[in-house]
Amino acid sequence: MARNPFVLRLRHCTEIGRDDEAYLTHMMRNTAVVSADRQLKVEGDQPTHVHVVLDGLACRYKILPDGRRQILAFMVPGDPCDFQVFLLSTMDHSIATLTPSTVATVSRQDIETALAERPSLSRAFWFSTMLDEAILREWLVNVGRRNAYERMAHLLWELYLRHAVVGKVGDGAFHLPLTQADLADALGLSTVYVNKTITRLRSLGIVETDRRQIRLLDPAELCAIAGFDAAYLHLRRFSEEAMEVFRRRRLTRI
Amino acid sequence: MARNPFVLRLRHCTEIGRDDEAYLTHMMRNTAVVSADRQLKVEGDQPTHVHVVLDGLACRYKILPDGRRQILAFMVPGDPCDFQVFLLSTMDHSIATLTPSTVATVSRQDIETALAERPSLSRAFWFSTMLDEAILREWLVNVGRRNAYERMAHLLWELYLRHAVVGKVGDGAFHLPLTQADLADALGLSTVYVNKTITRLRSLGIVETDRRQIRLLDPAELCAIAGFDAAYLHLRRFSEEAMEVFRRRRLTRI
DNA sequence: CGCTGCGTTGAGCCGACTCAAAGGTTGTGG
DNA sequence: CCACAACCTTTGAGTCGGCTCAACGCAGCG
Repeated sequence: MARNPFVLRLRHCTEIGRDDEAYLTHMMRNTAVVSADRQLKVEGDQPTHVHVVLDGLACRYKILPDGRRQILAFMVPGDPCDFQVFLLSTMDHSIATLTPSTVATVSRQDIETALAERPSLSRAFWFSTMLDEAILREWLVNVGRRNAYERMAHLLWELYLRHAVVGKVGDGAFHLPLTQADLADALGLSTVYVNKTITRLRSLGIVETDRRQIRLLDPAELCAIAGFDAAYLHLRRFSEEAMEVFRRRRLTRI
Repeated sequence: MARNPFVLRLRHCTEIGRDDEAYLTHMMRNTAVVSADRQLKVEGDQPTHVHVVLDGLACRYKILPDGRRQILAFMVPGDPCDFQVFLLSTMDHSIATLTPSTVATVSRQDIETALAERPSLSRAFWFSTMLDEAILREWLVNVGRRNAYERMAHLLWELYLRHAVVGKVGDGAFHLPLTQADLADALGLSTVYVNKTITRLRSLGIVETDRRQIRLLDPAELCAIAGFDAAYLHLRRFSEEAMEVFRRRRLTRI
């Protein structure tokens, strides 16, 4: 079992051979520990490097002139931040860490070498950006057409599955060190209302929060509230634990 | 001046030489006229072809089990529908025409040949999907953090610029045969409220609608309402007309 | 031990929604 | 070419989900 979360993540997309893995590991030799709320890329930048989150949590976001913020994506361990760097020369959004994180910095040159010399990696990288886009589409549905309660449930399920993919869940719980303001900006809600929504989920015994951990006490119910359909994550295989929840859900419904 | 809108669109992204153009024209020899409200791809499909809208209007959308619909993108003339077909084997959303359209159907094989043999086209295709993603991000900001009035203004400005890129505007006006229900589903609003928002824009003399045409009477004001920043469209050059509006806007503000 | 940021709760408000019904437009078939 | 049907737009009334403002509690940290 590979320890590198980036490899784990890509393995859910496509085949990554042993030599590809070695190549990736080498590519990401250059890692750094970054504190929370540190900007990795700023809107308007002309970036020269790609970052990969190995541990911690980062986000992609835009800020309007009057300060309103919309979070566009969360980057969990294993997620590359910005392959798009290669074609869109200036950043149209910013990227920042939300918690202390370990981040690998990969030079443009290294990526280009990989693209040129390793078709399997090239394929994996593109798959990865397509997946980002698929998640973004689901977020637009979430914010555009679901109410606060459904939105929250949907986001929690998504984050649960994405953590499961890289082996970062245990007994329905995972580490989620977001503030309620962060959740609000991801869901297009106000912080006050996020609080009320979470309080409701808690009082119904559906989730439990305990110092930066979140536990899904009734995953099937949460899944039902969200109207969650995992197809958009394009997972080739679920973690056993997530599978179990889906099975239970089906039984509940029939 | 190329007549193929796909070529015009790609030229705003990257260099397209004369032989590339010939190649693209050949690639899109297979065109069809499709009536309105025809599904080109359905969620769950395993598609084998890529479509390019040459004329008319199509959209990408998802429908929730209870019928709520979110439009994820409009495809104006020159827009490819789904290069992602190549990596995500099953569709996680649907694609349909909104008006009678001319659509080119390109086989997977043709695209793969282009990718393998023509690095410049390969680059252009990827740029194109990155641009889709950039627009999607801006839509998420729109729906998540702008009110109805701002949202509408922003969408109209975007559509105006995208039509300008392929030479489909004249005197501030362009053809926009959307129903108010379509606009509502793109903006995360109800049809009734879309109507009230448009009525307001009209009564303030900012836009004018006349049988499927929309004219920006006060583009500078519309731009200001939207808080529009065109960076996300990654245009290398604006159409002269759009440029003019930006110039005027700057003058207005200082 | 005090400061600062985060979470929680309540009151009141308003933007956007739903329901409902009356005009307009468009397209189609006789 | 007209008549009808289907769909789209417009308008009003009433409601509610989610917002803002404000205050307080709590925890972590210097």
